[in-house]
Amino acid sequence: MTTISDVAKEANVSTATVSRVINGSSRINANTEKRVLDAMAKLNYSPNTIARSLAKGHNDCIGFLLPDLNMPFWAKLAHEVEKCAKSHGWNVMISSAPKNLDDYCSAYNRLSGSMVSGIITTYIGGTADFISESKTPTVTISSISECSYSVSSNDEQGGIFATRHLISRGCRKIIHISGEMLPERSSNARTHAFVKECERHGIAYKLYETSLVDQVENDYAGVIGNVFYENTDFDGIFASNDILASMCLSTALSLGYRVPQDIKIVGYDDIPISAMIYPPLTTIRQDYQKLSSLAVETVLNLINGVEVPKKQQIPVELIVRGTT
Amino acid sequence: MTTISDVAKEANVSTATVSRVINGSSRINANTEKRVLDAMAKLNYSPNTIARSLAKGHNDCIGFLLPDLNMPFWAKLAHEVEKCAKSHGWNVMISSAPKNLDDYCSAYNRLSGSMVSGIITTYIGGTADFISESKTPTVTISSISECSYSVSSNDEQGGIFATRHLISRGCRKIIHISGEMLPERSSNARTHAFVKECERHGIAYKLYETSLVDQVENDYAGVIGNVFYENTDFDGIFASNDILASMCLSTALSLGYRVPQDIKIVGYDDIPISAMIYPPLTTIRQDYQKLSSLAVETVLNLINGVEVPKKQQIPVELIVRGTT
DNA sequence: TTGAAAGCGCTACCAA
DNA sequence: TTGGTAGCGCTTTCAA
Repeated sequence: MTTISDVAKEANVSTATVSRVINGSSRINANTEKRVLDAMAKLNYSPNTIARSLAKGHNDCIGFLLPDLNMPFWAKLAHEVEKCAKSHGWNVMISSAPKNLDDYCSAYNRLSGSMVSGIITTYIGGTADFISESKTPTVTISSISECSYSVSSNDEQGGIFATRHLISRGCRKIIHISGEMLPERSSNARTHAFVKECERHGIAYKLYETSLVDQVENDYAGVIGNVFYENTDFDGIFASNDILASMCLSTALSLGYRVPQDIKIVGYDDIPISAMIYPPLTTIRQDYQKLSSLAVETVLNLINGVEVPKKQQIPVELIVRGTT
Repeated sequence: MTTISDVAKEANVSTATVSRVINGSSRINANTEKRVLDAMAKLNYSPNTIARSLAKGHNDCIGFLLPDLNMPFWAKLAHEVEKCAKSHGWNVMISSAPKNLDDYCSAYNRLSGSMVSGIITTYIGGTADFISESKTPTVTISSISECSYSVSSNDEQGGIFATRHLISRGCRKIIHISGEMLPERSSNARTHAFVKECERHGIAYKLYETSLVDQVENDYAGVIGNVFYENTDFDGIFASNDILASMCLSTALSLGYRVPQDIKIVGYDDIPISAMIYPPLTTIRQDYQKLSSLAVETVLNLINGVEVPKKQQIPVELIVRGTT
């Protein structure tokens, strides 16, 4: 491995000088600079990031700890977070957060152990204490916990939009399928809003909830199977995410229902595939770009000691497509 | 920030001793150990990962550089790579690789600058030289370049399976839509196999290729639009990935074609949603688990100086579902 | 404009 | 079983 002192020797200067040309920190004799540059090229030198951030006591990297890359919502968010961070001159390290508490903590600590200057993370139950005690600036996405700065969509608004839309399209018995209703998840508000709206309008409804199999996999298929097995008289589904909604759609079609004539479906998230299936999914769009830029800017502000609001929420949008 | 010497002071021992209890390296007096542990707890100490790996000259982390997290294929692969690495006691840092060469290089160098001990990456044109010159053990996925150790699916086999299946189902004019045919991509073999099989069987065919808009976004919709605009007499589509295939499916349905009666469709990859749409997609399944475990084990071997084959290929599988 | 040298927080070797 | 201490590769004063 070529080090800075190899380069220094080669160029006949001190390591300090090499460091200066690397960082462009101060005026340097054009001649010296050229010698250093040549030496670097000749030795195919690239600086050791780790040593550098140790010395600086700081690095230009934030961590993104997400629940599951297989969920398009998070994958897309990661994509946007990375794009946004990069536009601010920062890098991001993505890491999956195990769903069990201990592993989550160690994943978090790995990152916070000077690997990154700030962390954007999802919230999982029980982490409140250690996130709030962490010395690494942290913002949570889609959590309503008070343990940290948070950024989320307006899930109540989303729930209201979806429900009212279904009702306005003539639905009289609506089924809602939620993800796991973990405490402190902002998405729970979707369900609450749904219930409230149905009751306000005197619409019949039924609630289903997916759960985690072995604390890892979602049992979507099982729950959807039950929905269609136990009910024959419903005319609307509000699913808490688009994967769930797509699976409802394909189950409905395969059972001979017509969508949207017999059953109308509204999803949530507006992931890329929602527009690619047939009929394309009516859904509640979360503003990925805004969500991630807000999260990124918030950590960055936190890192720089800038005051930021503790809780930030952004609006959602109803996207009407073919399933309603 | 609490450092190891704060802990040492608190526990009245040397930093060396603290380091020992952290790493469990050698016999330690039970009493001393307890004092250290207590001090660590009291000060809420967690070791600085960066300093540690600088000192060790090594870390338990591999990097995964992928083209785009929005592509389910890569997201799923990342998920599996992470799972597999973890089972070997290694962590993985995921980072998106920009599609332009310079940015790609700097992303690669960021990681290889001691951030990680090894790298798994996709291959993009022009990187051959610097990957082969890199001192960081690197394995590429789905590349046929000679510049590094590579792991990929048997894309020729996949192309053959897909084409023969379509033919055996009675297709007489088949359209193939490929991704971008970048040089050194193993996926190009799918197209070549398709052409060869069609010609061998005397089947009419036509080739379409997607391209990158502004070197960033895929122009899938445009190409698919053309396919259906320019052709009315085809009865089969072989798409080079499942996203493409799903979009073909929904376009076909929206134009009134019946699938599979009028048009049969075969995709590639078997990403999660392929089974969730209706009709569910017939596709070529890549063995994600095998692909990622092979990649992980290969870098790990490389890191440990163990001899490994330069090129490894694993079989694919035809998954027959509703679109054929 | 440049160099010498003191750290950054940790590990690991050599002594005790 | 423990402590002292010399690095790991880099940045950043302080002097020259």
